[in-house]
Amino acid sequence: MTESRNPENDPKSAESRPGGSVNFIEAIINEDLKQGKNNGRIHTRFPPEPNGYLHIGHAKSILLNYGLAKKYNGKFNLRFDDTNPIKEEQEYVDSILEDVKWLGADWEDRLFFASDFFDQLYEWAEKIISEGNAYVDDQPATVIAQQRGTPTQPGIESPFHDRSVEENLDLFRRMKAGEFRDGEKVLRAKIDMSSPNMHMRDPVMYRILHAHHHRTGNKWCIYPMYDWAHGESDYLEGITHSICTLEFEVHRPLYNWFVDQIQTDEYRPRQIEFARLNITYTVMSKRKLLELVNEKFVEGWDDPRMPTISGLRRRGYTPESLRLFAEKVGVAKRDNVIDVALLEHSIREALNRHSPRVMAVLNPLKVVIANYPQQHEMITLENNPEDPEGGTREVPFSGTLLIEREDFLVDPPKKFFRLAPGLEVRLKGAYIIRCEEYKTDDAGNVAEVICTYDPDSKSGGAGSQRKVKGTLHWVSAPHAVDAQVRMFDRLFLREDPENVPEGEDYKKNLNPDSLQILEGCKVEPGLKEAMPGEKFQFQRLGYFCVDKLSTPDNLIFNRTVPLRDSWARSQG
RNA sequence: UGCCCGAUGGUGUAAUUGGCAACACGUCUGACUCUGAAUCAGAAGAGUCCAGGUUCGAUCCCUGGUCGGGCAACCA
Repeated sequence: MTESRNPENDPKSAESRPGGSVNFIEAIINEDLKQGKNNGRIHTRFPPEPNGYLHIGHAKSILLNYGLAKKYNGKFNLRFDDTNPIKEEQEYVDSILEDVKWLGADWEDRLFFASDFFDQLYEWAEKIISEGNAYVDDQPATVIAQQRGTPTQPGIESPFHDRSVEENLDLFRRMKAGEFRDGEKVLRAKIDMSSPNMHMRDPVMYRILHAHHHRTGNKWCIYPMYDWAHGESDYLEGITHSICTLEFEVHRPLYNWFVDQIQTDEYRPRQIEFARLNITYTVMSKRKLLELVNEKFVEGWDDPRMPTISGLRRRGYTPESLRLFAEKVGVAKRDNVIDVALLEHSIREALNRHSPRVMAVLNPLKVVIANYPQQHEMITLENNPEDPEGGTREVPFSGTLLIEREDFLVDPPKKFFRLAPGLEVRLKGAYIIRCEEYKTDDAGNVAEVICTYDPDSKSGGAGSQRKVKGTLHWVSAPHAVDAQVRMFDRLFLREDPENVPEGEDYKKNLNPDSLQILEGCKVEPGLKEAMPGEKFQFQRLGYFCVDKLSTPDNLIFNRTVPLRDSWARSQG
């Protein structure tokens, strides 16, 4: 069984989609290959703008682009689209590099920046001007916007539309030389002001920005616009399939127009658009995520409640889990909203096979075993029943234990397979105990449960065959180690947090209880040495990982995801 | 009133020379279980947005609608 769980030969892995079907992008690539385009070369890229942290939607794109390159024996580039120095920062470059690497997408030696191509872009711009296909416009942005018309009305040509090539060249060179102030002039492509496609109405190619660029410093005071820089960067890198999201669909004619201006041989990059990822109970726009960070609704970009890659990593998600998720989600052009349960299923699937099982009690209740004679003994426990090579460990057992508070009920409902007066349960890996009586404190809360144990029932022992309905996790009170445990819930109360009445804000849907910090949790002693990032299954509770702020003297665990719990579900 | 996309169970995705709809998640049963997990077995749930047309036959092709999304930064 365990062999077939290996992702490589697991027939259920999305690697083998039903019927060997391909998504629409693969269909396009297959067709391109059949037609012999680009000498059969496949080359993709991921082109983030370094103006924020990457989120799981980007992860889908990265995995898609990298996966395609792998599948077709092609190459994958990482390119920063850094054409707007005002919004872009080195911090974001660093985080993106870390995230892409962590996901396992390997760009080898092909890390690029659009700013690497500024000189070439400038040269091409002069060429386009020389050919009469671009001009310098002296009008302010507001006027240009006005002249652009609306989707239903054609635009009108700028009074500077027909400047001579010589004058355009001169002005453009002086723009570059820094003779003008920000916004004083722009370079525009000369296409068609009456095009039904707004993007073809003489789009801006360069604007003047006397700003410091995170890479080129003060070398430039004119910066290329996205449309102008993007396709040309693809061209320079030899990208064959330039995959982006749906909102760029209307940009494609412009992408092609720009490529037309500089293409010199058969090779040509092709833009393909797919629908971005959306997930229930979360928001997925950089702007909104930035807002949550800036306005302190979360503790930072890597807050475990954030759908950012760094947040998911800190939460305990693994690259494999995200890969599984991306495969299940698929690729298409229709708008979609993925049930967050699919994400949770993916991380459980990944963690179930890899994470060692340990015992931890989140909300301790004292259990005294009245007839237990010894001080303590060591119990041998399996580290991972899913992994035959997982090995075993020793855990102390004593006459004073701690169990989960919710595992004891004075007056249990039917089918409650846990502890209650007169009932028996097995302590995982140890003995069967029976609840004889319990004590309450002044407030009437249960303070202590008194049990007796059956010495013959020890796991693995001769009399261990006896069956009881329930099995509880536990820790030995004198040996247990303290820990803080952070429980995360969905960040938003609504499945569709952005769906709000006119004038209201999505932040109104924030879940006030998305973070619950539990102090005084007790974990088995071996966990004291757990290192940040380590992942465990706390038996019967869920998957947890050691937070980056955790130390041996101040253990902090993050709950990645709870185990499925059909009992809880049946109880409503 | 323009242009561009899209529409298949609750949610995603598939059905690739047109042959009465498959897989995953979720849901519900049951088995097994020293994790009420995992695993295993099974069930319910769509007749493919609508109307025409082509065809022996349409999720697939054509026409016309309807609904949803996108497009008017010197953002990407």
